[in-house]
Amino acid sequence: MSESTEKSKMKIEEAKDKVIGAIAETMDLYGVTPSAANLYATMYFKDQMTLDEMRSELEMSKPSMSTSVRKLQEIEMVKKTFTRGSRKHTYIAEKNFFRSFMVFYCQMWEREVKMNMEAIKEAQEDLINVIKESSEPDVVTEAKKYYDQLEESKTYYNWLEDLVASIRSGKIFEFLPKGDEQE
Amino acid sequence: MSESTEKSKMKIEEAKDKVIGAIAETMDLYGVTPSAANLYATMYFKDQMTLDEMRSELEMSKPSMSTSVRKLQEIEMVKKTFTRGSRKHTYIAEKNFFRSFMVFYCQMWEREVKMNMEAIKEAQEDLINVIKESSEPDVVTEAKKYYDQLEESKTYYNWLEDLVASIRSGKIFEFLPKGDEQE
DNA sequence: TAGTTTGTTAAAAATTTATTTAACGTTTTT
DNA sequence: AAAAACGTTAAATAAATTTTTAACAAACTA
Repeated sequence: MSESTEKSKMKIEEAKDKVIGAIAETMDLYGVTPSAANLYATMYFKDQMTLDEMRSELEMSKPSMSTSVRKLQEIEMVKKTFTRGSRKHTYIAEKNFFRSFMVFYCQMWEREVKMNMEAIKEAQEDLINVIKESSEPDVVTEAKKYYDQLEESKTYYNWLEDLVASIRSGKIFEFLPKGDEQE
Repeated sequence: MSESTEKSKMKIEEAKDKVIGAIAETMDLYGVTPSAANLYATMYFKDQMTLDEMRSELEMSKPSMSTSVRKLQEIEMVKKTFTRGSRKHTYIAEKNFFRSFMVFYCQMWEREVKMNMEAIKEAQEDLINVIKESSEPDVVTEAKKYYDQLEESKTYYNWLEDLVASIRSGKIFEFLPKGDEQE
């Protein structure tokens, strides 16, 4: 191989590494460990990878790669693929950032809505009982205050649910188009 | 104080605690520590708090409260207020979840866009140089492939920036109204 | 000016999280 | 059927984060 070809290859690697670094660094937002972030970013430039390839590429242990890959599968940033002829499992990175965005945030926001709405519901029931049962005006006033505060907050959770729905259905892209061309 | 009033007060605390627990638990999404999450959730039901009140309420050290409060101020979930007559700093929690949502996600997404767009720009420059300089067809093809992949990904980052803009401007609420009544 | 009060910074301790090594179970190959 | 390959689980280690204690600096009080 010629000297300049060697150099070009290195430049390509350098270019990729810049992007890999940036992706990995911003992936803390997705709640993954630095190694899972590095793994995803690395896979972003690969067609597919096996656990052993990941291990040698990132110079980490196999269980570590196994854990990272599972976490990435959970948020659907990595999928298992069938490769005929190979006993090794092969994985591919989701390269469409729109899909990653949708899956991740919808998952998280839904969890937030579910968890908080349930708590609010229970709390409001308790507060209503206090309002009904108590004869002490100050206590009733306080219970009402909190009840109203919780009622008010439901507006937000309902909105968040609507947001999730509009992302899932793709309706949001009618409001905010993806760009010059279609998907 | 009567026995039943005592009981009612406990019920109110119980109701609040349910919501406090739920809010705190889902706040990992906002990248804060569990104590900062607990602190915010506690403050959500308070008018205002001083560091000493936080310390006694959460039974934690003052520096810990100081750190948590600073973190919460960073993402604008807590603001400092002026209380005349008191030397102690007083803080209030942002109780409008819409505002918290806007500030937090816009901040995060903008960081993501900025960081990745910069890396992409640099990487694409490198790749163009390879394409121009290299005489090895395979290398050129590879460089082109990555260049196109990066170009494609810009669509997403542009969209994310549009999303941020529509949240900041409030335009998103034309598409997804906040609920029955106005803000 | 000396003594408090208040909040922060710095160093140390404690806790949690991430990673590795070792062991295991399953499947495949010979 | 024995050996090898592959992936996961479990226990141990390492690393990072969080929290505390202690020391400090600034602002106020007497």
